[in-house]
Amino acid sequence: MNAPKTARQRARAELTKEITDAARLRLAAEGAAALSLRAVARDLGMVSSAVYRYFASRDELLTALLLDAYNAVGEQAEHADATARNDSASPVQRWTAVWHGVRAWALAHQHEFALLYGTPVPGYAAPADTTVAAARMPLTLMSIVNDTAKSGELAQSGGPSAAAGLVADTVRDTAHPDVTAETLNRVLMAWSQLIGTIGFELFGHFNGVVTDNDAYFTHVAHRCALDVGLPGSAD
Amino acid sequence: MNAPKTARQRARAELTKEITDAARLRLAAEGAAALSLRAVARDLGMVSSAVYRYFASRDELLTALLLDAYNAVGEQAEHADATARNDSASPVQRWTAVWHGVRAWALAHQHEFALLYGTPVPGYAAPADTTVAAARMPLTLMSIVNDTAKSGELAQSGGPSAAAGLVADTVRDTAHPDVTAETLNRVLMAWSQLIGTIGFELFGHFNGVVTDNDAYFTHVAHRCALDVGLPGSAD
DNA sequence: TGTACATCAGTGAACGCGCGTTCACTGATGTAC
DNA sequence: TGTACATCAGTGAACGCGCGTTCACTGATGTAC
Repeated sequence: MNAPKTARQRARAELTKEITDAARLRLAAEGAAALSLRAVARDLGMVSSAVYRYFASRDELLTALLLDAYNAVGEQAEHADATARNDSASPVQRWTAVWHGVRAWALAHQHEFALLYGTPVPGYAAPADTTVAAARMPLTLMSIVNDTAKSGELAQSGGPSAAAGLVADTVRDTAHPDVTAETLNRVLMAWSQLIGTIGFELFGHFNGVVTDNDAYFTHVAHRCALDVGLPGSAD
Repeated sequence: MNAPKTARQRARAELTKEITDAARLRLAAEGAAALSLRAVARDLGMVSSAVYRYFASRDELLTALLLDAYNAVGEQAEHADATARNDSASPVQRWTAVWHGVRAWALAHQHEFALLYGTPVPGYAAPADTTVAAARMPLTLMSIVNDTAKSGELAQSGGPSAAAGLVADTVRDTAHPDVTAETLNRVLMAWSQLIGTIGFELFGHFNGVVTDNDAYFTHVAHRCALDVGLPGSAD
């Protein structure tokens, strides 16, 4: 099943890829709302009805792009972390490496970022099986916290502590036992802070507010690492 | 200029309002992407070309809605704060009151929230004069911090301190002199955390992750208040 | 190895839809003398 | 107060566009005997 046998099967796999690639280009150029099957078909020099041999509807094509994009950010996050670990980086360094990896991806794929984290496409409901792909990025952040907890270096956050039941059990189960409910809460906050900060930058809310987006983002990444309890230089 | 004289002027003002109201309903029902001049005209029982007597284009109508929506959140935030102040609430209580006010507005006006903070409408560029309206909500948060600084109760955040130049001077100028660069940075982080948290809830990213959105939000609001340096009960 | 049939990819035309915007028009409202 | 002209609101038809999706078709590829 991994290696298609017949020429037909090979051609089908290739064309499916060509279609999603062309669709991704359209998406990058004009955004998800403007993505049309007809435009994609035109770009490939085929007739619009031919695309229906490969995708049953526009929504199915969108789903493919959505999945690809989630996996792309996830991979970027995992790769950034792996590289940092190879350099035997500190937890804070791993954390900021992932943050910068995600932001770099977002800046390079603005419309894909918007597809994932912006306004949901009207009339389109993402199927449930996208959640696995969607989870890769936040799970990378979680793994850094888990590793730190394992080595006993995780700082406990002061102040109010989150109630235990706030977070779903399936999420709780991804955390090391030493990770408190409040730390888990902090990881969630950091996750939405990461996406929220990038979103504000891309969607223009920081125009005239933040003068240096690079420096601001770096600072926020660092702050969140400390808030979560990762040990690191005080500066 | 405040009171239109002629019947024509009165009718014009009324119809302009009726059009934006109808458009707001459409927006609420179907989202900004699906908002069309023709649909709005239909809802009002007028012919589509008649709308052009009031708005020069679809974009102009969108701008009106955008401005209204920014002012609506801003008002909600200011109102929530004013009520809290009347009850002589603590800074933390004022802060969380504003947060809940903004979230309540967002839950009641999901598509308007998406219009403001979600993916920018393709091909549409918001005019510069929306920034005043857009600033009302974050400035309400800022005012709580300023009041606290004025009374000398603002806690200084530990850890790394933000560079002074990260934030635009126009923003810096809205802060009390005692507010440090790092606190200002924390306010910005809280602002994007507020919107990011609501966005994650509305756009479904917390599905299967956060079990109780109310409680989670309340906790995040509280946490951010403390992170910013507002004095409050440790729990 | 060769033939007969089934499967599938791609074509081209068509259906039906809704959109933004323009334009020449009618008729009512407002204004100047 | 009354008349003559200018302004403006709303009409209805039209232009030109692009979209998603369906359908009957041709011709090539694959399969079974």
